[in-house]
Amino acid sequence: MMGEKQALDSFAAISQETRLRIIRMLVVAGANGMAAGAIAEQLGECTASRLSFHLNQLEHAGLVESRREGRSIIYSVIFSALSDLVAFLMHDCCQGHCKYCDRAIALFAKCEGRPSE
Amino acid sequence: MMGEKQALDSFAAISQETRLRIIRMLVVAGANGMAAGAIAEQLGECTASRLSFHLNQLEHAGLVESRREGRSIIYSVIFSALSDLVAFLMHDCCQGHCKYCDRAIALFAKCEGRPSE
DNA sequence: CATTTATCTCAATAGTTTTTGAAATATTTA
DNA sequence: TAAATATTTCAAAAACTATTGAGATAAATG
Repeated sequence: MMGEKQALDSFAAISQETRLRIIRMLVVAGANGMAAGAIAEQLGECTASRLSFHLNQLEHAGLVESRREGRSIIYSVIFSALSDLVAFLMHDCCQGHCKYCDRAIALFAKCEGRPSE
Repeated sequence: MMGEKQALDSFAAISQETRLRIIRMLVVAGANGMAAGAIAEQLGECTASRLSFHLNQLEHAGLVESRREGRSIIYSVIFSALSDLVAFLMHDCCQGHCKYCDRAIALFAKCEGRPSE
């Protein structure tokens, strides 16, 4: 379950231009993820150390995870963290009786970065 | 439609403890909203000027709106801004083919702070 | 094993945001 | 209209976040 501290860290992480772009890029990339170098290339001007700093912030916030593959480090978004974040924000929307929000939150909980289900 | 700049401002606005609490309080309050004084009371220790600063940040980010009623100023959350924000974050989730995210986003778009529909 | 490629860490600097308290404004009540 | 209530504005200080560049680490290739 998402707590206030984790939600604050997550929102702080995505309230920075470079990091928001990375998250949206990784949402599109889905479960395969992207190597740090491929992210840097798609971002355009972004030094290696700066990118590393931002990826580290995203990872510490619990929004992305990484794995090594040869010389590269592959980053991917944690979909359940995104949907928990949305649920935390909209909690008790409309006194907890709004059918739209309840269903929307339930649907997000099912999305785990599936390619096209 | 939500752009990157507006999304960044919105996420920055809700990545601060006091402001995140205010937004969640206003999500529960729904369309009626709450007077600044009532928000301060429910928050506990929070000077008037500090609360005013935070409400101002939320309003500038386009997440809340205010109206005067007698001596009080009533704040309420703009539900469409929240649902647009979620849609911006999850855009093209799973290459735009994930049935869960698409439906969840469509449902959020319908929620406008209705009490219990 | 030396080199190259991919990425990370660290310390210094630059930039931005938050808090505080005092004074200002708008509205109602006596 | 004076006093009380509700909220905002402003400037200074404190706290926090981002960028840079130089050097470190880890894995593959010659």
